[in-house]
Amino acid sequence: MGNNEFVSTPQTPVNKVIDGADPDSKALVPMTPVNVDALAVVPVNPKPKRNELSQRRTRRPFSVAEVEALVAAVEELGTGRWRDVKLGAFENADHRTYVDLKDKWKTLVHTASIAPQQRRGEPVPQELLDRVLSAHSYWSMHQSKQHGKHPVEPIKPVDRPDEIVRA
DNA sequence: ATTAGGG
DNA sequence: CCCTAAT
Repeated sequence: MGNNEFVSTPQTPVNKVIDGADPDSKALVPMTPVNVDALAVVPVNPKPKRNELSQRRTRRPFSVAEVEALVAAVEELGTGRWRDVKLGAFENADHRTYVDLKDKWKTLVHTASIAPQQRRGEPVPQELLDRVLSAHSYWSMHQSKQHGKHPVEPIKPVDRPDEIVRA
């Protein structure tokens, strides 16, 4: 959808310019010539920004099940296609936007890097945190070059993250 | 509309 | 979670 919506006002057939330089002008203040057409089209809906009035979304801690889905999705799609991760694993989770998923991955990588004692909320299974770090390092190297128009790539086995190295 | 990172 | 510069 286009975010640039405009509204056009009826064109002025005769007076295209309102000139204040009129000798017979009774204007108290000199008026600079102004082109009416320039004001004919004014942008409406500048940008539905979020002012300090709008309330921010209520917090919604990710469940372990959600983390599992997120990790699985990133393991095969990488960390540069949150749109696809959203569509592929959170299709019907209206409160989870692809930005939310991207943010969650960021916190997960951090969580996996700190001591269990400083983590908060329902503990995330170490097994998942291991996969997070594994996928994180994996996709750090295989920086997918161009984001060509892929129809949600058919998962290439060779591109999947390696299992945790534990001899 | 998405991506990518800092706030 | 939010904000937003770049794409």
